[in-house]
Amino acid sequence: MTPAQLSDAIVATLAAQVEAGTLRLPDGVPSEVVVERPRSKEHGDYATNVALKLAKRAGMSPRDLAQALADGLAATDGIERVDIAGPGFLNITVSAGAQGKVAADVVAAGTAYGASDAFAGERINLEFVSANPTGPIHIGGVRWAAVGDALGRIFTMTGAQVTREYYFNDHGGQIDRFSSSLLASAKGEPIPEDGYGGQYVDDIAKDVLARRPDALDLPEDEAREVFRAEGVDLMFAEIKKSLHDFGVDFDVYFHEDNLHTSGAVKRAVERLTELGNTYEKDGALWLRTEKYGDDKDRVIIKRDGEGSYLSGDLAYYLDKRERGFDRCFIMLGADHHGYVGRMMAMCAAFGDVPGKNLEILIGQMVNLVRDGQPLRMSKRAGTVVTIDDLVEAIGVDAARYALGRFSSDSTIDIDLDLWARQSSDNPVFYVQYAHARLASILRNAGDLGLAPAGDDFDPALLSHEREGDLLRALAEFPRVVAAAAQLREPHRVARYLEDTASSFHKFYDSCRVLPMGDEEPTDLHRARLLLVDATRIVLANGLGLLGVSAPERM
RNA sequence: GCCCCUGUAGCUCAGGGGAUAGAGCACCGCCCUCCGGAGGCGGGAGCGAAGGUUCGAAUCCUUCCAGGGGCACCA
Repeated sequence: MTPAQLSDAIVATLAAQVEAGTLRLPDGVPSEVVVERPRSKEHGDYATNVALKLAKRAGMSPRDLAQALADGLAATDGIERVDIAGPGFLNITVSAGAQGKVAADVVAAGTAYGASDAFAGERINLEFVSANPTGPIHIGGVRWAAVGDALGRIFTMTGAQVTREYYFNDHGGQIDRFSSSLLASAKGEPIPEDGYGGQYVDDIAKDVLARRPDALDLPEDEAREVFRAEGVDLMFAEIKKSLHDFGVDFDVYFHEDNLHTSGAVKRAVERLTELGNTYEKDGALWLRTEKYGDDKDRVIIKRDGEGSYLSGDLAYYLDKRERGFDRCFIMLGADHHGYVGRMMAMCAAFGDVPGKNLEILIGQMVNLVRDGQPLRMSKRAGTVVTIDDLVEAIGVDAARYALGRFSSDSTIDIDLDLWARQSSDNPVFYVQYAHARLASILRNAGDLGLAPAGDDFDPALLSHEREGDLLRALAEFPRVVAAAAQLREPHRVARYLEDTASSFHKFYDSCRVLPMGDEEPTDLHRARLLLVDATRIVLANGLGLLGVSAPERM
């Protein structure tokens, strides 16, 4: 009996009573009701506030409605007891048999356990990282590398068709400054005032020269073009590799240059003009974003005839929509939040629905801390903390978990000393350790020739309080994944894993799994082994959603 | 000036309107004859402030205070 099944049972009870004429619901029977795990054990295994919610509409007192529902529900298979508490909560106690069955369900589903159809049929485009190829990915971009990829995995688990996309910005002034910096470095000249500094610039310049030894003999303009093309190519390859090593691979790398050369910008501008959302002023073409809630209108074609940065975004958005994506996500750092207004206005100007067809997620800043001191970084001084630095300091698993376990809305400090530690202070080790411990029990069972319970599994054997707690935790997993998808909050999965690991340790502490000494194996041993297997699967699936490994041994 | 995020235990953070607000760490006291003690059990301590909506608010609304980040015909 899972919370979802319980919700269905309650809905069915409501429907039956409406059918029988003993209950009137003018707005109809809800399709699902809130079923939660009460904090206190005295309140049963599950509780619902449905009577409190529907009382007014039904024209009954909450407690009367609760009583009517309790009578109906008590007849449901798998429900042991229904109590009415407080203002009208229904506290439901599930029978051990119905509860224990979850273990078998998890094992049967295997790697698919946790999946749902919450986003079935949705085509989702996730654009994230999209760092300019003018340098390595720094710490700001890493947050979304971890969280965006996790969100993609979560959406996939909830039935969506996900495309990960990287907007590769190879057009405009920053690239020009990058190529000038490379050229200067190759010539041994000082980096230009507004250029890029740091070791990587010298490295890339050297690599360009290795590829094109003739570059410095070319006329200045041609040389700069060589450094631009080769430098961007090398930088981009490096970025891709860093991301790949981080466990993040994109389905589409979209080059901004394409938009300008293919006429996509022109087409997008024409579309907006047809819709009456552009006008000319001061020799530039403006988009009426203010009409759609932005602070002010924005230039899309500059006085010099070049498209503005926004023009690329317009064309890119239109392109995604034309490629059939119902939902386009863009994930940005807090320093970009000022774009949200114009991007949403742009979306509306196309006749789309902001917040649905286009969603912009803002992740707050990440600070790295070492020895209690924040690592201050400066791009100019070349003291940039990159994705590779982070991985080198704490490893991919810790990095992804550290970035993934906090709400994107909160600014986070990542303590490199803490996350590098192989101890229980470090949450990722707490969860991975639980997984390794589970794997170890299963290995030991294998050595004993003991297999988890199969078709003969009697769920009612798992009747210990700690077993019930653990089973209820396992039953939560699909809801946690669905909530993480709906709220775009992968950190919920991480927190859930920590709770579940804790439930497991508590279970393990008071429930002996394997036979002691030369004790004869019983059905209880085998039932518990099934529960161990189920728990291991849930932890592995959850870690997988975060892009973190689930080690068999540590 | 305007916009966004945040303010919960000593610290780092969870808490999608529900019952007695949680976890880890830190601190104090316990628990190993056998499955991984990287574990478990117990203890103290908290919702920035004031109003409002609600049967019910850490959660929703308003104002204020504090911290962080933004406000280009740059990309």
